[in-house]
Amino acid sequence: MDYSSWMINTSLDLNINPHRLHEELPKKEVENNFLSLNLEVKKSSVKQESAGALAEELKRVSAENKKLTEMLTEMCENYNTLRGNLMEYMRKNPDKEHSSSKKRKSESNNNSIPMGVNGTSESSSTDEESCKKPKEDIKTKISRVYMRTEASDKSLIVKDGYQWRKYGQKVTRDNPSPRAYFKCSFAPSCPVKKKVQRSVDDQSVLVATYEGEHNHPHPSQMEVTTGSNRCMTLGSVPCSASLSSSPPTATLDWTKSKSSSESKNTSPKTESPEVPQVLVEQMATSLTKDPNFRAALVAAISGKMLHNN
DNA sequence: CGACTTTGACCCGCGC
DNA sequence: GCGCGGGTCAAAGTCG
Ligand SMILES: [Zn+2]
Repeated sequence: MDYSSWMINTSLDLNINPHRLHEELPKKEVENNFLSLNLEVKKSSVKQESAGALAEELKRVSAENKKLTEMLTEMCENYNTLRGNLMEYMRKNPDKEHSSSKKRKSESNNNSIPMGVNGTSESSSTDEESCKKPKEDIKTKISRVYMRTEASDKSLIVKDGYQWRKYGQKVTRDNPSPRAYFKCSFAPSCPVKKKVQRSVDDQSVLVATYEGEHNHPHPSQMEVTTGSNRCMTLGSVPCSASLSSSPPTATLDWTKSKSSSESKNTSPKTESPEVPQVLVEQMATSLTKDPNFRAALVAAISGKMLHNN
């Protein structure tokens, strides 16, 4: 509950400012407040030496930042893989201790995700609504997905990797934004449908409701399966994870799937900021809103840093 | 020309 | 039965 009191508010907002007014500032990687204390101490030196020291510190900070970025990415990949495995496991033996009966309560408190990234970070909460009615077998897995999108104000999103055909749009009561109905059109016999509507309070949150399971492989991204790829189920999707308290949620972002996810910066300066910076920004912003994951991340990072030093 | 979007009509369950 | 609200159909339009 009161995580904010004891939470070590370490500099998880690495160089991310919630107000992203300065996206181009070249000193972006400097304001990593991990080592800003050390920087602040030695400001009484002569200018030249200070400049040299600053350059050195900047180099170190950049390396640190890069390391953190890689760690974050790897951790997110691991988390998503683990979550996929868990979902697979829970799907295979559903009779096993379905002790998650105390979920479904805090579904409404964390809907207003306070962050403003122009990317589309998505937060899925695949809950099996199989106990809906005593009707016929409702084996259409209904998974609700909260994806965040600020830029696409007008057109509802369809870009989640699959191929959708819109077949309807209705204005619903108690929500000014319309609801769009999509159907998977990649395979002619794929029964997956999808409803997309903006959230009531947060107009920048799109609530997509997937219904059914695809009976065909994923349309795009079949190019990276040449081995040496350890996240096999996710392909090369840049993703971030945020595990909330009660419902299993994850926020990942696959709208910019194969957009130069590598960009190895061999030079210690200039840091190759654009693409990975944006990704890290999204990931970190979606991560930092969650206390549990934040604590875990803090523990992991501090442990790793101690081990490295 | 084919695939997709748009958009009003239609359908259907539910409450009164 | 009737109105209402949500889901789907399909004719017409649009795009590449
Ligand atoms: Zn499909």
